[in-house]
Amino acid sequence: MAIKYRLIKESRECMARLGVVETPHGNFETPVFMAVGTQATVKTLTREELLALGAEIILGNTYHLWVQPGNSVIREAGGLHAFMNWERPILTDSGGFQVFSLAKLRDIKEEGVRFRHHKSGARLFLSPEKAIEIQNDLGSDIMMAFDECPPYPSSYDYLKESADRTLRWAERCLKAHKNKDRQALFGIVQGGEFEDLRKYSAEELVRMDFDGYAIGGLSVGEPKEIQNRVLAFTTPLLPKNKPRYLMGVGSPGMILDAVERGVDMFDCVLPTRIARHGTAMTVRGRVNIANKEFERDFSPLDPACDCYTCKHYTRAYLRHLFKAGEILGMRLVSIHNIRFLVELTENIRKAIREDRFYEYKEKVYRDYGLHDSDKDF
RNA sequence: GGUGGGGUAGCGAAGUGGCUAAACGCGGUGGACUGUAAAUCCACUCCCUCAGGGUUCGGCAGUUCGAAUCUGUCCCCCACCA
Repeated sequence: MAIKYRLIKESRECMARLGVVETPHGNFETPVFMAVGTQATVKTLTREELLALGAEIILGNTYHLWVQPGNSVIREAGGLHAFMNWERPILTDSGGFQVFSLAKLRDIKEEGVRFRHHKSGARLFLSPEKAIEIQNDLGSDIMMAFDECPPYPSSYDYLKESADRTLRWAERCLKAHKNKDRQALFGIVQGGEFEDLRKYSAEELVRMDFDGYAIGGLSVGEPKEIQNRVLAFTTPLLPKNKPRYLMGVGSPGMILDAVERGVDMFDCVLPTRIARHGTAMTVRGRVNIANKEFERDFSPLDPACDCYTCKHYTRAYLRHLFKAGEILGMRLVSIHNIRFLVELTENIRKAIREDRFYEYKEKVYRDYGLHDSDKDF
């Protein structure tokens, strides 16, 4: 087995749990937030900056790296770790999300998915076997099964058909996987908002015995209550001795809600994307740092934060960088936002260890001025 | 002093009789972003207010049912020539 999950502690208050995932490139503690580095880079940041802010595991993407520079280039470089100079764990997504996000450019068939390259328009074909082959070349510590991420809302019939196909694809992924001692493979539970479909999907995947299980098809525009409801009835279907990964979630409120319901791993482009667009996550909620109110605000972005940006620069300076279109602004806020979520998970782990998860969750909600009904955070 | 070109919203720049409160770009002000087609996208940006109304296209005076657009005159800017 390429990875091993050690359950350290289960919360006495809820389904939250503390664990360690051991991988060929080192261990990481869970719950964990993983920064997204789609194209073999967490956009704008260097390895040193990621290490300094406490990133333990990052993502790469099968579709993007296949298309550019090509998986053979990365294989020749010695794998993705060597290619991008990141010696810690890497998880690669399978291209399943592109089945969703490139909806206008693709066609789903049983055999696989036809894409038009989002830049060149070239015809491409991605299948479970191909996605595994590419990920084998990338050499990630954790590979994801090739799935379909259906949009919200979708009909019951379509979700059933899609979840069924994703199960057949999961089986094919397992069969195609040739590097089982070096790379783990996670299955992805689908089924939309429907309990019977999620149950069916989860049970079939568990029967196939993956190294870990992801919950997919969430955070695609559904109300927060649906997401929480799906998590509440899905995580109990997953084995306790394997990690559980909620794909695509990265707002503080949603992470807390999901940890409470037994999720261990998260990834999201949110912190880095909104950073490049001038929005910072702070203890008091989101801050659009380019706003005029910060023109002469010479205090740190987030006084409570220990990141490089908050220790060295002011809000007025960050606003100036964004107004002037300077790249450094995007970098500094990206550092802060990732650090913010990494620190959140550090605090969550501490809270679980001390059996005061709810106390911590309520504090975060209160400081943000959030309520359970809020769509965001 | 002469000849030619020109003065349109914060800036640049279209528009040369009614469809024009006036394209478009920049700038400005907000907002969005959740397994990255994203240093992107959306909204507003003459004034007052929700629908509606009120003032505009260097100034003034005209022509016309109607003028940013035509005429006269004045002011200013640019280029070249003396």
